[in-house]
Amino acid sequence: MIVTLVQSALEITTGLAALTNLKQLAAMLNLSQTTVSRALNGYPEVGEDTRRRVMEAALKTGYRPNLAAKRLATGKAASIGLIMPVSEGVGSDPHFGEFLEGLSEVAVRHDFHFVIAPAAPNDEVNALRRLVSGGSVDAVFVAYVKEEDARISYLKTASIPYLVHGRLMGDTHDYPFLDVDNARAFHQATKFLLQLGHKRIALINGPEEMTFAIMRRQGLEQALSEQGLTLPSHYAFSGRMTDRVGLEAMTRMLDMPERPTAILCASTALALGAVRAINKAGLTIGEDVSIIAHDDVLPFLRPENFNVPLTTTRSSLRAAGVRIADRLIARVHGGDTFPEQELWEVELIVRASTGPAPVNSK
Amino acid sequence: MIVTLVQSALEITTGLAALTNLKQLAAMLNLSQTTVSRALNGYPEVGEDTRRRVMEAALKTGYRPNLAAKRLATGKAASIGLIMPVSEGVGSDPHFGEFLEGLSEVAVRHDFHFVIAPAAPNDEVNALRRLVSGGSVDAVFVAYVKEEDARISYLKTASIPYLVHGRLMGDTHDYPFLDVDNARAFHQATKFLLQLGHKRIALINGPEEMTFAIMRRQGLEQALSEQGLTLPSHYAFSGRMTDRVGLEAMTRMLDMPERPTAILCASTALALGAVRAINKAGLTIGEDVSIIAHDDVLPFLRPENFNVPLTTTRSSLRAAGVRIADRLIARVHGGDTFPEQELWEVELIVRASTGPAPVNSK
DNA sequence: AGCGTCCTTCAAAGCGCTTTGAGGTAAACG
DNA sequence: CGTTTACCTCAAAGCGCTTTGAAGGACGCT
Repeated sequence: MIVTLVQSALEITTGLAALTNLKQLAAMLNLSQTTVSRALNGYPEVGEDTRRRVMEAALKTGYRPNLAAKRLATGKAASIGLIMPVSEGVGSDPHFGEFLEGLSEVAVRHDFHFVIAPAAPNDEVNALRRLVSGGSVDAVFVAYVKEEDARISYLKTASIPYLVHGRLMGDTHDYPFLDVDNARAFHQATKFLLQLGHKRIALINGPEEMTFAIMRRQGLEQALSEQGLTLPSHYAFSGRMTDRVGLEAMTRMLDMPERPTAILCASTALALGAVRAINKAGLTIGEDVSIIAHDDVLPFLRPENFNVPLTTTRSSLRAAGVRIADRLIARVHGGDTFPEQELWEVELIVRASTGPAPVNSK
Repeated sequence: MIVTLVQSALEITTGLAALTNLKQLAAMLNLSQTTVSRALNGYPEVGEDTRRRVMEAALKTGYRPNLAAKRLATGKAASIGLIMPVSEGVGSDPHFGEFLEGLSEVAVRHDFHFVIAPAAPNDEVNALRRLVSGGSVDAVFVAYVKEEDARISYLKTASIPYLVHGRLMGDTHDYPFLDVDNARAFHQATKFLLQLGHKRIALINGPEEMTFAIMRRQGLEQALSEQGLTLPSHYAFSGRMTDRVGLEAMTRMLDMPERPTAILCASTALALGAVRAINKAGLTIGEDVSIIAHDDVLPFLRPENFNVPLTTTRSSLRAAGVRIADRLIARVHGGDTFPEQELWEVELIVRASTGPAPVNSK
């Protein structure tokens, strides 16, 4: 009943009934489904005039192929799958959004879409399995790599193109990935602070089950140890990359009898909180306390817009998204000429939030 | 070749070849596809022991049904479609992420996933058309409603469950929507400022092709006109809801010979920029300049964490996402008992960023 | 024994598309 | 005039699943 109403509504506007499938289109044109399909998909064995006729009719009737059927027949679906981590009650992660934006920028050009399967943290592998063997995606990628990540071992056995954003610990990698040299980034940043005379350097890190966080910490510790220093445990915080975590960590540290003179933050979101704590304590950033943050180039947490512009290690998450989509789509199309593994260098950008270590600090 | 390798790898770990389809499973169990399908999907006409056998085998072999095939056969796919606006080179929108997070929270419980079609602004209707008639989604929703939104008129004719987040201008609505009473929110906020004695009230709005922005402006203007006041055009800014836009607008206004004493911001992101401009000018928020922002409850732009906690009109975007997913999924499952149209009230939460109008301001 | 009933299972059709293998026609060739 | 060559078109099979309509078997009843 409803269908009828809808159809007639369409008839009124277009002068034609809405065509729901190939068969109808073929019937209407007095052609076989084969020919119509071929005409539509640009195969050469169709006469030019026939093709034109078909194309026109398709346009006129607003015919659009059923993707599920297409998928079933060809095994391809012009879609990339990804798992979206969902923790009940926890706010959205701006890093995820920014990354997705990068992916989309490429996807839209290739007419790819995404199938996003939300999954609870403990169910990610299963969700991935379902996604992959469900057969509605041509490729997948995983991000937020953890130590001993079961998703990667699964993907190695699954016969679907995939790409890892980030990587496992260690030096040998037998899977395709794109990562940022996190260890090097924080190593450099720390070295820079050491050169400025800082000795008490603290870390506000991301969640330390993630390899990127571990690597950042290692970079920091490595640089410290080169000067015979270490990272005391009360100078090491880790947690979700939100301003609140940054605020709390920094507040705690400022209350310490020997507070740090320099802080490394794993994200500008963390830095936002840290900066607030420092301001609230009446201290001056870049003088009393220096701060360096890793900058994923989130659009509204620009380090240059902070009251005191932030020294950062920069690597655009969006750019990574673009690259990953490029590689993945190329793989799907069969013409993959990209290297399997990429490690991006990070830029250290010095702004006003870093200065020489204060001569005598609490 | 590759397939073989993969299969044998799986055989090693599971002791069984990976089963790719129902047919194989059925063959292995010496049952018909019918019976296996029914056992798996919980139909009553299957013997208890048979069902157990089937279930076990499915588990053991890691069989997972092909979603495309299922979709083709049933017309259902446990998925919600949405269009993601993508403008080349523009950063990600945290509002989108937060909303998606709300959707996901519900989706994950119902084993729904999303099909996200990225689309350029001028191609949204087409993308939506493809998405809908592509047949890989059970329901769609649209957000960021514009005046004369072609997507809505299209959806009215398409026979697929849908829901609009936001709504068109005007009072008559023949489509299901969920909206926040934006006009009322800004009306209230303005009234509050007027009661505090403010006369020069400015607006930093979202993009004014969006109806939510128009409605907010109208709410403001309405309240002003009730006191015989108007909104001068040099007090009205609009643009993407980023801190940069807020910063620039506010900077401009502070340079005016008669600067506003109170500002309404359409988002805490805009407010972030505005606050920076005010601070930079050495003025005090809540004294020299009052500020009220609309708060979508973005996790790291919490108004209470601003240096001067922000007075806001609050309405959680995430909660809207949850509700929309609930309604949409219920619709798909056929048991929709929700009202067609919902208008949510907004809370005005007074914090420290608003105070009496300064006696004499520049 | 014969019959109806219930329980369990099945073969086959169909969802909308692609693709294979074959056929049919007209032009070009010997 | 028969045959090759191109060119265009088609019928039918198949992708992996659900679902209809029918049937086989066990059981209890008269």
